[in-house]
Amino acid sequence: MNSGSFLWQVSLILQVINRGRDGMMAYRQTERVKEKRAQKRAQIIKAAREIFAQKSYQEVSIKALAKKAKIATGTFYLYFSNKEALINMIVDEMFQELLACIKEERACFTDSLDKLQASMKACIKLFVKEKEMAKILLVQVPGVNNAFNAKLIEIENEMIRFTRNDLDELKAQGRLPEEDTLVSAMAFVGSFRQVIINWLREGKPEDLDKAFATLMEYNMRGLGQVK
Amino acid sequence: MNSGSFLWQVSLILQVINRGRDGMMAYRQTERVKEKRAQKRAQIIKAAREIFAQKSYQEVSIKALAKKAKIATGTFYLYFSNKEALINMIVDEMFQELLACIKEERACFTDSLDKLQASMKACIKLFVKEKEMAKILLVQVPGVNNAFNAKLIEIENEMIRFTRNDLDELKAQGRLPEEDTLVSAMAFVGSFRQVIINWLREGKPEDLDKAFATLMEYNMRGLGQVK
DNA sequence: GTATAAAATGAATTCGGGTTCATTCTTATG
DNA sequence: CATAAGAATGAACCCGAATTCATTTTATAC
Repeated sequence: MNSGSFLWQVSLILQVINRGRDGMMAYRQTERVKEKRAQKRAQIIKAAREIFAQKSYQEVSIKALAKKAKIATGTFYLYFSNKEALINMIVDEMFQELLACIKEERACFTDSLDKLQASMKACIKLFVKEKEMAKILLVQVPGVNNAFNAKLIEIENEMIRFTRNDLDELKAQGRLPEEDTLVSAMAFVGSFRQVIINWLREGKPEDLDKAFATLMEYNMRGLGQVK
Repeated sequence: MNSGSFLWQVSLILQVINRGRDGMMAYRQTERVKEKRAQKRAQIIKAAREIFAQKSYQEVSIKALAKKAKIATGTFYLYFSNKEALINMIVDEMFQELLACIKEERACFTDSLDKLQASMKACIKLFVKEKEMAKILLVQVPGVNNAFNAKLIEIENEMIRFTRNDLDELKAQGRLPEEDTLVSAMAFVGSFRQVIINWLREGKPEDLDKAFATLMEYNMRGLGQVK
């Protein structure tokens, strides 16, 4: 490599000095590129959501994901540190979205029972709208690994906790019989979960909205007469 | 390899002739060995059940399993064709056991409602007795892979189908209001599933038997007045 | 247009775990 | 006791998938 001409060396030195002076570089910051990068990142996430809704975590290879996102395998690692980071991000985002939906829907009511019903309605509404998300959260992701699975379990337990809170309030108002609200909350959440999952897996209750009504009646009766 | 002495060759030939004559071999059949083999097989299954109750399918390596079973890794393959065959066998066995339990318990009753209750009681009873089995069936195995997962889903759906049958009978007897029995069956099964899983995962309803009673009341109310 | 740095590429590398296999150990036969 | 076959062993092999990296492409600054 005969790159040692005097002029070349001088230009290099000058450049270094220049950079040292004001941190200038030949290609810095961006704008259009920044935009492009964000777009590509979104592209990857979109592809990932699609593919993870169909196959389980370990069945999805980075190669396949990259292909779907129309990038090279190596490119993936320019946007995410690794495969697990990606799924983590996706699930976190989804969870946040779910919580936001529930909160929003609940804000419309003051009565505990109404709020409880609003929570479940929010879930159903979101899952119907974003079937992909539902499949990932409820059907696919559980098969990742014990460590990661904990997050999913956390979400489920959070739902139970919320529900129990509502039930406790109702109980305090004397609108629920003396029962273990923990068990009731689990029954409540579990019944919804089961119907939603079956709907996702084999489209069994064809009309989820109608099933929702049936389910809510079932649970209202189950809770005991709540006025 | 100078194994061509005349005498050696003759002995070899005689041996072959001998075998050809009456199928005699130096070491055939067994009895004590047969027993020993069966024992070792059971040893492997026992270790597998223990380890699969704690870790998910892919988190369990044959090496680790072999270690737990106190055998060499290669030995595993003298008893099972591969890892998947093992887990398949285990799950199949468990499912059979579960079905047998339910059938037995149901046989004690003639009334549909009693039978329905007996089914769930049988499940709970078995899962309490064989917590290991419950963990594998309900908590761990879902994370194997899509193809295998189908079996687990089949089990769950089978439970729903049974339940629905009972509900349809009750409905025919005019003991249930006009409701979608599919949704009711899912709610029924789902509520039990949720409670059992939480109990397995974090021992949350400490007393599962007591929770069972609460849960059954919840669902009886949920179904509507069944006489 | 040239030089340079970021972005993208995909073949090569790594790694972990399932499976195999040459070897050693055990058991039964004569 | 010698022989040979089955049982057991665990190191070696293999394969697939995650991750890396040398190289190429694209974008910017002058």
